[in-house]
Amino acid sequence: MNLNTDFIEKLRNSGLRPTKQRLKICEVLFNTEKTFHFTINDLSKIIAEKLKEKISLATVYNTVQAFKEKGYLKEISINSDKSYYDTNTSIHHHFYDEDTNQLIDCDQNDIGNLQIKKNITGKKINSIEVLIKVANNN
Amino acid sequence: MNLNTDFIEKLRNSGLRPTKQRLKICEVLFNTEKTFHFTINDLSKIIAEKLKEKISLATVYNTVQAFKEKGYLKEISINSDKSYYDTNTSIHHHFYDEDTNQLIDCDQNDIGNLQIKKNITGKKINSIEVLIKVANNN
DNA sequence: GTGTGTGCAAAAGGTTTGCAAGAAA
DNA sequence: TTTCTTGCAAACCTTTTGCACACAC
Repeated sequence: MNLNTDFIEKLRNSGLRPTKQRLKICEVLFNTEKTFHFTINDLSKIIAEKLKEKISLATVYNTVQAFKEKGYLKEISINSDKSYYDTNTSIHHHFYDEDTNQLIDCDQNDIGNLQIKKNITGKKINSIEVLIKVANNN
Repeated sequence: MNLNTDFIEKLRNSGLRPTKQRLKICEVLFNTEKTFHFTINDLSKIIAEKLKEKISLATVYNTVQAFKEKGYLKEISINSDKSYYDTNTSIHHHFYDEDTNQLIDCDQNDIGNLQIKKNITGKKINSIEVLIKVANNN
């Protein structure tokens, strides 16, 4: 299969050396039909289970950080004890289920037109994130 | 002054005993003209400086948590190493300056109509938060 | 060979917890 | 006197760091 070749190229193109660990992480993150959300801990577990191999936590942190900087991952702003990441890097938003701590994608079209009428002098907008917190009807 | 009486009533009404510490924290948080954003660490420092008195960190955490549950404070969703709180509990949004880590309020009117066209079965929307990340024009 | 990446363990930083002493009801 | 609250220190969890070794080029 030429999957690995793709990943090697992808990494090279962004100035990252295609190491064994990075390729494994690519496989877990990007060799899926659907995009998904994860925490570092999740990712670490998936690597251990799926690949039956352990990658050092420090390396996982480093790699996720690097992938985020290169735009292959997005960090999701939630107030929480941990960071959430998204393999879906297109512009979209999130529902956050406060009962289960689960994240659900919310398409841009599912939200009315967002027009920011205020701006901060000397600053440019980097991102606009909408987080809709939901919970049970109790 | 009847300020303290107000706070005592406020606390009693929500089932919280009006202890010395909680009243002090009320004074710092709610006896101001303008609303503001803070971290637990900020709050702890303000208490120490303004009131020349130290309240245990555990108590500050407990109290902020309690005030949040009672709706006197809002937690702001930012991906960051620490939690940010807002004494402005009305519906509004935020700019987050990634260079300085500062938060700036963004009025509801400064954002176009938000209509959530998707909903999660069996769940009700608790809040909608918009976070606009800004940075220097480099 | 040079520079980058990895892995381990230790450290750091924010937050929570257990428990005994203290204050409010 | 019963229940809630406080404060301290220890514990906890996520994330970062320092450094030696290994790997990519």
